[in-house]
Amino acid sequence: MRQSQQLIPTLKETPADADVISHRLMLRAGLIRQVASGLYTWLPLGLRVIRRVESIVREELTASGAQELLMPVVQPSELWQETGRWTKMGPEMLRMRDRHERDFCLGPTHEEVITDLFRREVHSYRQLPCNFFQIQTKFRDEIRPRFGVMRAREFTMKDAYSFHIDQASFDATYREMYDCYGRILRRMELDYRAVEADPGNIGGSNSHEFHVLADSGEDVIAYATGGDYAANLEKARSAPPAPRAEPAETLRTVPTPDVTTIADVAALLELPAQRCLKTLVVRGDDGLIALVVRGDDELNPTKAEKLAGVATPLSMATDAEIETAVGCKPGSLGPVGLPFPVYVDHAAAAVADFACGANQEGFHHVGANWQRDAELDDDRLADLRTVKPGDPAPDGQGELEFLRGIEVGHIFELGRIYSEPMAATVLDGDGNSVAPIMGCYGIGITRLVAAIIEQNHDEVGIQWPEPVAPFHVHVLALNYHKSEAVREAAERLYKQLTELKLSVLMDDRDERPGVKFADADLIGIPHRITVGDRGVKEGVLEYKCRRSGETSTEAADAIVARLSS
RNA sequence: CGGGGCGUAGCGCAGCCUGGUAGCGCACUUGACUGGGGGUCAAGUGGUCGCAGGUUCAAAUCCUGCCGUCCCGACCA
Repeated sequence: MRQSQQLIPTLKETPADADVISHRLMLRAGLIRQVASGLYTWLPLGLRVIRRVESIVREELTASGAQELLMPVVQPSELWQETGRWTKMGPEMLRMRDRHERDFCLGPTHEEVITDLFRREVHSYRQLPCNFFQIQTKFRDEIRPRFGVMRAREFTMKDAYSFHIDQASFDATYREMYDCYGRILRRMELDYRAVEADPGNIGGSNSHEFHVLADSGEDVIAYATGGDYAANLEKARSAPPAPRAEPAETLRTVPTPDVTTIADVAALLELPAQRCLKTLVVRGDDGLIALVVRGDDELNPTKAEKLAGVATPLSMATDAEIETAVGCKPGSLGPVGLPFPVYVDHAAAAVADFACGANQEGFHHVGANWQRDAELDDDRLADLRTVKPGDPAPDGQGELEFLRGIEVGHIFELGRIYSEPMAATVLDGDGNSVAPIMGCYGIGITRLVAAIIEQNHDEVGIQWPEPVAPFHVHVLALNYHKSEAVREAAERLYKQLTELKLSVLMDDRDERPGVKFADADLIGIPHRITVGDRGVKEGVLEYKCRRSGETSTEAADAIVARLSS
C-alpha cells in the first residue's frame, strides 16, 4: 500500500477526552474515530489489525474443531421470551419494533439463536458433540461506555456455543477451549492469565476468564505465588482459617457511646480489628438478612448475592429499615439475638471471644462466642469476604497476590439452562429425548486490539507484535517526490518485498523526513526501512526494528533476505 | 442512574469572572525557500461560540431548561 493513497490521519496532539493509553494511541495513529458514545468507525489501518486478530482466532477455533457460522444481529423477541431473558435483560438490551409492530433486539449475545438453530437441525446424540462459532457484531447498551473501544456499546466478538450428550463430553470441549484460548493469546504474544471467574448474567456454573495483564485493567486478579490458583477478585477464595478456640471469656455488655466504626470500636475496647465482627444488613427476598465478616475484612458483594434468600442485585438495608427491625442504628449491630437470618463468613466464624454490636444503641458486646451466645448452623456458614494480598492460597500453594487485567475472553459451562427451557433435545442411544449440556466461549476481538496496544507501546507510539501488525514492513521513502534515485530504489524495494508476500506500507507522501519518522513510530509497524539519498548513493538502506530500536545499514538485498526468512 | 468536569474552526486551547469588533498554536490551500527526527517566510480558507428560551440597547460571556460528551461508582467480551 502506498501511504499517499490511504487515509491514515495521525494526530500530533492527543484528543482531550481520551484517557487510557490504548485509546489515545488508537486515535493518534489513525486506527479509529468516535461516532457517538461507545460507537466507533474503524479506519483502514485499524481494520487491518482487526482482520489479523480475527484470522488468528478463526484458525485456532477451527483447528480445535469448531465450525464457523454467522447469526443475525437483529433477533426476534420470541426467542428471548422462551428463556425469560426478554424481561430479565433490562435496558442493556437495545430493543426496537419493525413496521409490523413486532419486537426485536440488537443481539447482545446469541445463546437463544444458536439453541433455536440446534433444536431445528440437530436430532441425534450421534451428531454430538458440536461446537459452533461466529465472529460478529454485538450490541450492549452499556451504562457507561469508556476507554474507547475497550468498553464500547457496539463491538466485535467471537462467540462459540457447544452441545454435549454428557458431562464428560462437555468437560473435554471446555478443556479444549481453555487450551485454544491460551494458544490464541500466546500467538499474539500477550502476557495473560486464565482465572476462575464468576459466571455473571449468562448463568451456569464452571467459568474461566482470560485476562491480558495491564495496570489499566478494570479487573483485579488474585493469584497464588506458589501454585496455579488464580481467580477474579469477585470469586477468589483463600485457605480456611484455623479452627476456633474454646471460649475463654464471659459475655459482657459495655457502653460505647458514639462509637460506630470498627476502627473506633477496636481502639476503644483495645482489641485488634480481627476480634471485632462487622455485621452488615442487606435486603432479602423475605425481609432482612445479616452478613457477618471479621472487622478487618470487606464483604464481597458478588459472593453475598449468591446466598439463598439474598435479593439480587445486592442492596444494603437503609438505616431506617434497620432501626425498625432491630431498634438501633447500623453501627451497633451484632449477631447476638438478631430477629432475622444471619450468614457468617468462615473467618468471622473462627473467632472466639469477639466483640460486636449489642443491637442496642451505644452498646457493644465483648467476650461473645458462637453457639454459646450467637446461633451458628453449618448452613449459615459461607464465604463472604474479599480476599486480601498475603492470604494463604485456597490449595495451600503459597500466598495470594494481586494483578490487574483486561478481560478479553470468558468461557462458561451453561448446563441445560438454555436447552431445557427452549426444548432443544436429541435422542440418546436408548431412544430417550434428552436436553444437551451446553458451553459458551467468548473473545472480545475489538477489546483485544486495545489490550494488545496496552501491552505493546512506548512513549512515542504503538509497537505491534508481528502476528497482528497492520503491515509487516514500513518503507520510508525520503524526498520521494524530488529524488529520482530514491524513487527508483524505493519502488524496487517495494516490488521485491511485495513479491515475497510481505505486506508493505510505503510512505511515498510529500512530507518532510521528520514527519515520516514520527508517524512511523506512532503507527508502530514492526520493521522500518528508510530509503534516502544518503544511503542510496552508497547502495545501502537503513533498517530499524520498532520494538528494540536496533538499527543497521545494509544493502537492500540483505535486508530483504532477512525479512523474508 | 447517582457524583464531578467539559462543550468556542478538523485537533489542542484562550476569551466568559467584569456583556460591546471571535482569537492563538497545529492542521488545511497557494507561492518561495528548505530537505535524515513533527521546517522558514508570505498570503489565504475555515466558526449561526452544543441547542432552545429568557434578561439586556447589546449575550460566546449573565439566568433557566434541554442535548451531547468525558471521568469516578453498580454491568460485561
